[in-house]
Amino acid sequence: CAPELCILLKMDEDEDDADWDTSSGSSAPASTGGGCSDGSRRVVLHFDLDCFYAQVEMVRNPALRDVPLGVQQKYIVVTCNYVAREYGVTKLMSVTAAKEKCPQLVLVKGEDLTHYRETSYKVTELLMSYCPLVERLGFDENFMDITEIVNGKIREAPVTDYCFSGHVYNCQAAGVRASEYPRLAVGSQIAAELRGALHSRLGLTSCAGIASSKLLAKLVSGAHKPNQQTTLLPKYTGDIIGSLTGLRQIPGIGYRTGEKLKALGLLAVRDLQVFHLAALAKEFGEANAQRIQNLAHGIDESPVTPSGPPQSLSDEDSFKEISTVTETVKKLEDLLTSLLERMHKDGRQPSTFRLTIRRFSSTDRWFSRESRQCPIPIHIGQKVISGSSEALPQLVSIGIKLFHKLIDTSAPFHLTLMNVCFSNLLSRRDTKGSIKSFFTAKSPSRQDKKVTRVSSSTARNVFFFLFVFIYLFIYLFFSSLLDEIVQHKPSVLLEAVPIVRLKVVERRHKGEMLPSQQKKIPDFLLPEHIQKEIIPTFHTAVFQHIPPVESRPGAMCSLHDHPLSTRDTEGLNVPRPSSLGVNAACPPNVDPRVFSELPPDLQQELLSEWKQQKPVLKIPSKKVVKGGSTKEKKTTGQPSQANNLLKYFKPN
DNA sequence: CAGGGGTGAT
DNA sequence: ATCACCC
Ligand SMILES: Nc1ccn([C@H]2C[C@H](O)[C@@H](COP(=O)(O)OP(=O)(O)OP(=O)(O)O)O2)c(=O)n1
Ligand SMILES: [Mn+2]
Ligand SMILES: [Mn+2]
Repeated sequence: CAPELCILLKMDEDEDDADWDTSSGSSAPASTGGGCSDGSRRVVLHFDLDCFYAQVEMVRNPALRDVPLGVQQKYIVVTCNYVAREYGVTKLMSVTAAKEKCPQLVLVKGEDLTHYRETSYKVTELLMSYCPLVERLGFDENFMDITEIVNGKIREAPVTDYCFSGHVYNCQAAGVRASEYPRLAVGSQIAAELRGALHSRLGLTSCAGIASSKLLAKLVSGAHKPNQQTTLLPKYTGDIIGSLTGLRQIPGIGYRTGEKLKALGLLAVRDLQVFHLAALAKEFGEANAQRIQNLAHGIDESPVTPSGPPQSLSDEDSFKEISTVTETVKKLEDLLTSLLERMHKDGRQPSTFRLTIRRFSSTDRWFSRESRQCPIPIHIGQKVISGSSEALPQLVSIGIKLFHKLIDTSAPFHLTLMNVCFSNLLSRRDTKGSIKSFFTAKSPSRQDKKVTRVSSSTARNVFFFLFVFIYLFIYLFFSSLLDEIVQHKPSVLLEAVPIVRLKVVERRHKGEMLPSQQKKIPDFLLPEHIQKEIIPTFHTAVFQHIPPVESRPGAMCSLHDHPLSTRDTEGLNVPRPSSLGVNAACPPNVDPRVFSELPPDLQQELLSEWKQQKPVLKIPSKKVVKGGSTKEKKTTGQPSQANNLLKYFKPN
């Protein structure tokens, strides 16, 4: 095993987080550290807003505070406030059933998610202002890994007198020996502080769970329901897992898995805990079997993964019936108008467009959706950014083509849903990028992560094989799709998987255009090309796995010093740990600690690469904005702050 | 298997 | 492109 591989692999591993397992005899992973009572575990927070959509409506209209309130989407009550819940109204109840339970129920329409989405990002942003390691789940939940913050606090300001804020699972709050769990106790104080901030700054109440993993934090956050928080001590892991009344209550076990497990005769959590792993693996595969059985034991090592800005924006509408092309086009226009507005405000450039439909069929084989997607030509994507009014008709036109790929309009059709989605969202860095951007000190943007993942967890000598394998897989199963992509304009290739993108970027740099009739995938399989690619991607992997210092759990800022602070929107991308007294020749765009561990030949490569790129970086990109007069019909409002990676996390 | 969203794996 | 998961 090459040294550099060991480094990278090590960083891929999670911290030891083996949770206390009360159950007997099963092949749970061995607990790693063994010894210490509190020391090596993570401290993870989970926040969940109370009756989220209803609460947003109550903030907008305080008169709704004291009445039973439901939020209605079409004919279902998607959620309701706690006044309504006392009448027996539940989430996802039909309007008629809800009105039966509570005739005075006040309903507000909630099909438009704008206000909920905006509030949602304000919450995430406020949490991130305290600690950037925040992962969103849906619109109303956030995980936060505060391990390093807690460790730092205890190190700097050791206290003899720890105590918990809020509930402690299975315990009388007062009587807990908090000093035995200093890290969880501190975690509960932080959770309380953050919930207080959410309330004072945004007027929102929430629940929180404090535990050593995402799974347990999430499970325990619901132990005391509105506007409260609960800490789970390790010794009660078995209890909270045991309190679950069905496998479906385990996050990660959904409808399908639940049904498959039922077919295997498994109903209770205990059944899954003790089921023969090999038998489980037959249904779910080795890795998945282990994962869900671990969940049943309360073991979850998955890291808190910062969410960043969304990967896709979509808009949809359901309806009784659309059966004419005219109606279809009108609906397409409406959806796209709204989506384009959101995309424009986002500022990134969409490079993929997808149209999804649902067809009517009575007593459906539980209705599935069908979709077609295509790349968005660059010139149209740019009009979306600039807000040109030309974007709408051109995308409608593309949408109609996709529609015809889905529906044979010479026969009758009956739609009940349409969805439009922009994905493959390119930030400025991604669009301006040439091959040079791969060597920048900035951590790779999410667009490029797939490539770095592969290369980082794989030895170089294995990479060739893997690459060929991946290519063959893509080619065999998606060849028709890729053929279609290649048929179109060359720019179209930008929408493909990052592996493809890297290739294309290089080609365009060299000024080579792809012959449009080139139906086969270009010479991807040629060893020379592959070898050329391995080196750069390997380098980016080195950067990738050294998180920017500001985004590591330890880095924090005081809530009270900078509440809702106006952070540099690029702040998260400025890595650079201060020098740790290592190799003097370390290039400034590489973490010195990593650099010093690399084998000499790789150090050489990085150094020479840096020297070559340095002058090049000074040269402004030749982004000649064609003369004065473009024939833009009209660009709306703000020039869409394109470069802001985190406009989603700004105050207001 | 309801509404209107999101994520990642295959 | 679909499936499975989450809210
Ligand atoms: N299938 C679902 C589940 C949830 N939501 C929306 C409505 C909820 O308001 C919000 C948050 O979901 P929760 O499950 O957290 O429910 P609430 O926040 O409404 O209530 P609670 O106080 O129980 O958390 O997500 C939705 O639209 N469709
Ligand atoms: Mn929730
Ligand atoms: Mn909630």
